[in-house]
Amino acid sequence: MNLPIGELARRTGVKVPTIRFYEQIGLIAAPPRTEGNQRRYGKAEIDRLNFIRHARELGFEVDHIRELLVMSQEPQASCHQADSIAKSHLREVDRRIERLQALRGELSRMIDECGHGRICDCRIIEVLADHRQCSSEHVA
Amino acid sequence: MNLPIGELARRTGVKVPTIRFYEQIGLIAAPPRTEGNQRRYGKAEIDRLNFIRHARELGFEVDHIRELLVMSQEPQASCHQADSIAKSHLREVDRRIERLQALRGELSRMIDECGHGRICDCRIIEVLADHRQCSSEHVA
DNA sequence: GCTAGAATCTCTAGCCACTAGAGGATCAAG
DNA sequence: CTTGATCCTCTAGTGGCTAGAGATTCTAGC
Repeated sequence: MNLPIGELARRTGVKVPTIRFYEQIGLIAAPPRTEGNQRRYGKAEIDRLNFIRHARELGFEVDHIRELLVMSQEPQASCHQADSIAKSHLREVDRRIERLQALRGELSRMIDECGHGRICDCRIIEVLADHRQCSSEHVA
Repeated sequence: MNLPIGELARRTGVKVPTIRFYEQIGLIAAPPRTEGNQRRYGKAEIDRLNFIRHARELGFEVDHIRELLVMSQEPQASCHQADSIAKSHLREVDRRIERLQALRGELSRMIDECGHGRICDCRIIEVLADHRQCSSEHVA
């Protein structure tokens, strides 16, 4: 267990520059270096990076991950805070789904109504423009 | 019709700095100025900004909006391209909804299973950590 | 004409979470 | 001892804005 950064990346699915970035923003600690100044990691970093990756995949923000990481280090503390972070994130996800679904509806209505003819008859452009007329004066 | 930027902002719901930003990236043209170097807008800019705002609200990227704007200026052209932009955007929205719903499922499962006890029993932390044990050795 | 305050101007920098690339050093295998 | 993969630091870019400094201009009332 004295992994160079590339090996850590391979084992955690977090890219090399991202690992260095996480070190820079203090999400992971600066590891020991070789004589030639290269980073070497141990088992703890694999766990920590996996934790971070999972949380990121679930859409948690870095600041929330920071808190979750602190908590995970205090196994005897109450998990109330973790619960509340997760719940507020769930609400946020719900809001996003709702907005995307409304948007989806509008988009697909637009597309359905498009007659595949000229721009001036196109519902897509029309919806975006809100009020746009297709006067026959422009017709060749 | 010789609107200062603030009035244009009020009428379109696009914020003043955002209007200047759109000018900078070439989404709208640089308008004429007063002697004192202040921007003055006409009706066309209201329409164009409304178009842009609607498209942004529907989640279209600026580059796509650029194309849609060009199309909207050519009323006799085929709307095939607008259709395909909208359709690919719809697919993208569908993908996002799908991902968010999977994520939502995982999150709410996590939260449901949280016993609201100690961190070491907490499903939330556990799921993130993937493999973490709550050994009684740590218990006070 | 004068003044006050709102609105405008330009410019730089910051947000989030990375990603890309330059230019050079180090490592491991043969 | 060489080769080629990996590593290093540093800067800058992504998208779509947003914030703030510090200066100027506009407009309404007197």
